Amino acid sequence: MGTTQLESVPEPKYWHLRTVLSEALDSEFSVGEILPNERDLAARFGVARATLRQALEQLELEGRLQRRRGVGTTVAPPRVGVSVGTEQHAWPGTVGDDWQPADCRLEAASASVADALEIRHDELVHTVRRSRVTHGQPVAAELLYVPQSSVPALPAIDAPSGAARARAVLRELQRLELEGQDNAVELGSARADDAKQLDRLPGAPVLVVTTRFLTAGRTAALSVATYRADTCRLTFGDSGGVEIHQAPERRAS
Amino acid sequence: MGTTQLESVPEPKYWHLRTVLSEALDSEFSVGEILPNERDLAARFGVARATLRQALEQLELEGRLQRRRGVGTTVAPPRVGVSVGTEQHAWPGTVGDDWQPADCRLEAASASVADALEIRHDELVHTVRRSRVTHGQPVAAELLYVPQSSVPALPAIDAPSGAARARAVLRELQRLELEGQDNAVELGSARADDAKQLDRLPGAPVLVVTTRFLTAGRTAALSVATYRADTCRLTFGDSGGVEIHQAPERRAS
DNA sequence: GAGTGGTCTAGACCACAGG
DNA sequence: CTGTGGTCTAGACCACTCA
Repeated sequence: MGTTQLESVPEPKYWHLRTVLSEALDSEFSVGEILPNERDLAARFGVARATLRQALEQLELEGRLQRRRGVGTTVAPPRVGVSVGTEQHAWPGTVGDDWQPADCRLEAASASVADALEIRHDELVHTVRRSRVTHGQPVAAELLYVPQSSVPALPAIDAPSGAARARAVLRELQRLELEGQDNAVELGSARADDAKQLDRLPGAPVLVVTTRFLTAGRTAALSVATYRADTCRLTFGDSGGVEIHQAPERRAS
Repeated sequence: MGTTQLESVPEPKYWHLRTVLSEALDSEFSVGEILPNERDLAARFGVARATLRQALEQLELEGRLQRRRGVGTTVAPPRVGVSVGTEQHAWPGTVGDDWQPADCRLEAASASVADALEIRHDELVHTVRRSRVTHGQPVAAELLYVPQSSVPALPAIDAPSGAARARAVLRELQRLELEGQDNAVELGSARADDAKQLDRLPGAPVLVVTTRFLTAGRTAALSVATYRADTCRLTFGDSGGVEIHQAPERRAS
């Protein structure tokens, strides 16, 4: 990071700074390396700390940097590709997936969940919490909604709640014939509980994957999975498991 | 938006403010309505304008608000669902898709594009620019990379560049047999040119969809499509065109 | 020209990690 | 304890839209 001056240009300082830093990351830093702290960097480029932070935020959003309070700013490794919906005709909880059931509660559906499941707004749904871990890092938190009517044979007091109960619900689900599923992806911000599970601050950008599991013309279950947007690249493999290996396209200006 | 005071809580002010505003949006505002300006809102909640803006940024990221310089802040309509990869065994440019070819140039591939296409780094590729319009709004900008070797029969001087040339490349591509494709989705920020095409500022959050088109064991084309993250929900329909109609799950804390 | 959101500054204090 | 990033303030000026 040779230069110390920012020439006067019509484009915003933070954006220009982002570009300069991005190039410096490519050429002068390696993965895991720690950057100078924000106050030093701001002074070095002759800008206010807030302006520098705006540039760093961009780079963090793009998965180039990782910032941790009390520690520092480090160069992030390339995003990990996590496959979504590849197990296309498989229920959640099928052996071999890397989801880990954490909890299960039986509660009333929220309005939007009830709509998606096409059930009455007061019907109870099993709400299974799972988390997905890849390469030792938590990448996603999921809420899986299973209406009582989808698993009528579930033993009543097998276990009142907890991971064991979650596994029982998933087991029951697999007895149904899965006809299809549809996925949607959108940008969101982490709720406080998801954020904790993902080791991020509340409001961190996440990719929300909503999956409906269809069976016999109705929606048997609804999954809302929250992926860390900074570290994840979601892959939808439609071509028999071919994997993309190279780094993602750089989005630099 | 009745209250004027923010009680002291352990959570950040901007986050609490986001929640308060989000609830106000649900109950007291309708789509398209204009909010009070930022200076007034900040005063009303007793915070600095920067803090208020942090809350507004969150809500804009979540697709709840739309801000336009010189105009104001309005309540955004629900995100539009745009299907991606539903035309699963179809080449880009097939009749019926809502992409509009804009330009085509023949240039050397960048390193990452060449890697994805598995070609030499100095091979020339046709670079087709297209834009996608839904409901009258631009939702995506795409760069489609087609190596010369994928369309060897392309008439040499059909048209040197421009939309006509783009259509010619797409036409040639459709003569190949498409074996499959794989998609990846990740978060990015809009480059200056994409931003202009999408009617956003540089750095705006976008969902980057990377698609490889496979034929006879090799990658015949690569598409990098940039969707507005604030207004779009990407749908991956694997279930025969069933559509999700209800509003997305609210990500409120 | 008046009013909006977008950028930027120079400070302050807080929450957290680590020695 | 020190050092880090996270939050917050109270200003200023700029770029843009629209009447």
